[in-house]
Amino acid sequence: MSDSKIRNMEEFAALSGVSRPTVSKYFNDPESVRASIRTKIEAALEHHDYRPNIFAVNQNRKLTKNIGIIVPYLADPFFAEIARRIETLVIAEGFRPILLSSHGDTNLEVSNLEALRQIKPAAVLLAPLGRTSDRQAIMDFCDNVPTVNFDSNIEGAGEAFIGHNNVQATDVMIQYLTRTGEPPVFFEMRTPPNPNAIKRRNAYLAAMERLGHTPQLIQAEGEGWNLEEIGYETAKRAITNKELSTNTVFCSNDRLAIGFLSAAYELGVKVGHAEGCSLRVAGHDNHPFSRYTCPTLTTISHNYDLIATRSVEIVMSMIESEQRLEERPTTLLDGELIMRASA
Amino acid sequence: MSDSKIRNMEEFAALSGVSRPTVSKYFNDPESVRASIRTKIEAALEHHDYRPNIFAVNQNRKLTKNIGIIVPYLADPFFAEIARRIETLVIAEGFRPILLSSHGDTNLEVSNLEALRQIKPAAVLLAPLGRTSDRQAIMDFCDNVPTVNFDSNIEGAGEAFIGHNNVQATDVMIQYLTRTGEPPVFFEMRTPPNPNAIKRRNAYLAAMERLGHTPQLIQAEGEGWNLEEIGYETAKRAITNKELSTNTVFCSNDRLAIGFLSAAYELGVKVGHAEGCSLRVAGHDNHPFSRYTCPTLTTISHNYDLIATRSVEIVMSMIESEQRLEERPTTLLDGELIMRASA
DNA sequence: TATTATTTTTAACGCGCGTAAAGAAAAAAA
DNA sequence: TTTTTTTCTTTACGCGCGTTAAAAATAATA
Repeated sequence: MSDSKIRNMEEFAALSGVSRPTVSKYFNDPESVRASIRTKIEAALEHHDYRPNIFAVNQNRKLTKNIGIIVPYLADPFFAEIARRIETLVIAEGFRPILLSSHGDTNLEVSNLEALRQIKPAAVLLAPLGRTSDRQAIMDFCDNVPTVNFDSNIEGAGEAFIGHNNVQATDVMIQYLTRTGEPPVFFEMRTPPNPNAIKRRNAYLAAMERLGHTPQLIQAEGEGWNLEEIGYETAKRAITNKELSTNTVFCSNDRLAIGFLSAAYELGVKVGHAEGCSLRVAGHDNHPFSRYTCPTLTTISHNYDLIATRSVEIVMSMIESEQRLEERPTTLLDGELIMRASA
Repeated sequence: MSDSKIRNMEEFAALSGVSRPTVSKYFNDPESVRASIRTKIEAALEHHDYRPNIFAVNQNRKLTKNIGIIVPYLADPFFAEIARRIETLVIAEGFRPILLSSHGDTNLEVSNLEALRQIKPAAVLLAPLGRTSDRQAIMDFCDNVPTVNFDSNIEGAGEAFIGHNNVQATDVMIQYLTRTGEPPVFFEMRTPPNPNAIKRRNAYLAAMERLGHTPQLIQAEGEGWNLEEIGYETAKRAITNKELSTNTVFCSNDRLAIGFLSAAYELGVKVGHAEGCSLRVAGHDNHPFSRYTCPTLTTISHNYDLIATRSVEIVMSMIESEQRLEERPTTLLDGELIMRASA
């Protein structure tokens, strides 16, 4: 590797003995040039460590090789984990992921969209805030940039939606809980940031009715994304005041459940499905930490890998076909019951 | 807001009644043009929604308004939380954060560095993998891009280092544990990915010697970043085989401690400083979830806010002064004892 | 009002690369 | 070998903006 600095493609082309337009062609698609030429260029590359200026390249292309990823809250391990997998897949496809977090803030979400639009990404994977999203801003964005919506469904936004089958998942858990003990109380936020929570609430109510049980909602009052704390405080109150009408609690998501377990532990309430336990607690999401709670959390798994894989698959097919999808296919991934110690 | 699409600065300048170079000047620093001109431009901006093409702008600048942030593993809530704060501060300073995660992978770390170099960032905040980093690649990078190294110290890399005072923090915890009960066993990985762990091990050994106690290291064998699992497995073995020489365990970090608590719970070992508990467990980092473990985790807090604030402060001063620092100032932030239920 | 200092306009070049057209060269087919 | 097809080279323009130098306009000062 010679240390001679190459300023631009012109210089590099001269060094490799190939014309600049051909070199340009090579960098856009190595297969598009003759093997003999390719060899020359790649030989030169080994000696001179040149790569095209990314800004100049992107300025002259309608679309870049960038793929934007927006998640609502990256400090939530659920989204961190999904983002990690999506990034890995995107890189494997030869694109460059640009990961942005909205940090739970509507304005930041909008400015993330604007930032991405400027970058002219080939496509965007968007997990919106949900209830607090600026719907109009998102729709505008999706008109201009091919987008796949995942996790939180903003009706009509993007070319496709990949999300959880909240109804199926909720049903499975309720079935399991009722078959193994008392029917569950539903533990959630009154105004959850994420629309999945609303779907889960409704699914709970419907399932309980169908099964002939009386539903009970315990609704936490907090706002924002500090879910463990909200779950903890509300659980402490609910347990202390004996608000629970049954000995079984189904939490709208694992982070609330983690807060619940913490409160129960502190109050000396033994949680679990085993003999001698006075309370059963289940969650929803298969949060990365749910495997290590005390007791380990029975929950519904939403396959991280699958949601990432499917989202990227659809994005790639959109990019290849170079056209928008006429319909808006909706993929709802089934959840899987993860039986652990807590319920 | 008229919907007339503006193609470039030329058109926008014409519409606002100001010359293009002056408009260019305005976008680089609004204060640099006369108030009357500024008013004209801003009036036009309200009607026409134009912003300079980011690629064209960056092509012609030596340095962009981008600030790179690289963390070793974004799915770790510790780094997610720090990244979140750094991003917020960077945005407040009027820069654009570019967050990249190395996902625990040496090659990805190197290609993240290369990606950032292409983007000509004003500066970079780098939390390296540590032991598995490609030291040479990092040093090369730091020669070309003004970088601040944080969390894991790569000796000589970057213009400054901001990290934890592992010695102080470890000492404080050992003092606390020995004053309130038996001296601790140290629970860690044999080959930890992060160099802080080595510092903590050595600090433990030194402190124990100084205090006249016999040290004991319980070393987990795993590799990688799945720390809870590694902690869980090793703790299960250690407890079952009665390997612990005292009733107190000091974990090298909170994620190992979370695994440890999970194992202890499963084995029916009561953890806590209270009457009737047979084991005390302490951690290190004040992980976002340590507040919700069962029992809540006694740990050493490393102030997230401070590490983010200091790192960004130094980066900003580097950018403003437009010169590299002659020394390499090292800031070690003291940890603070967080007394909770586990020890 | 005249003078000086500051800012803006005009005109023009450059950044590094995408891309198009026409002719030359190489490879494939006849 | 000749003809056809494919690929490459040469030449040249354009992308949108940063930046500079000289001339013009404006503001501040005397």
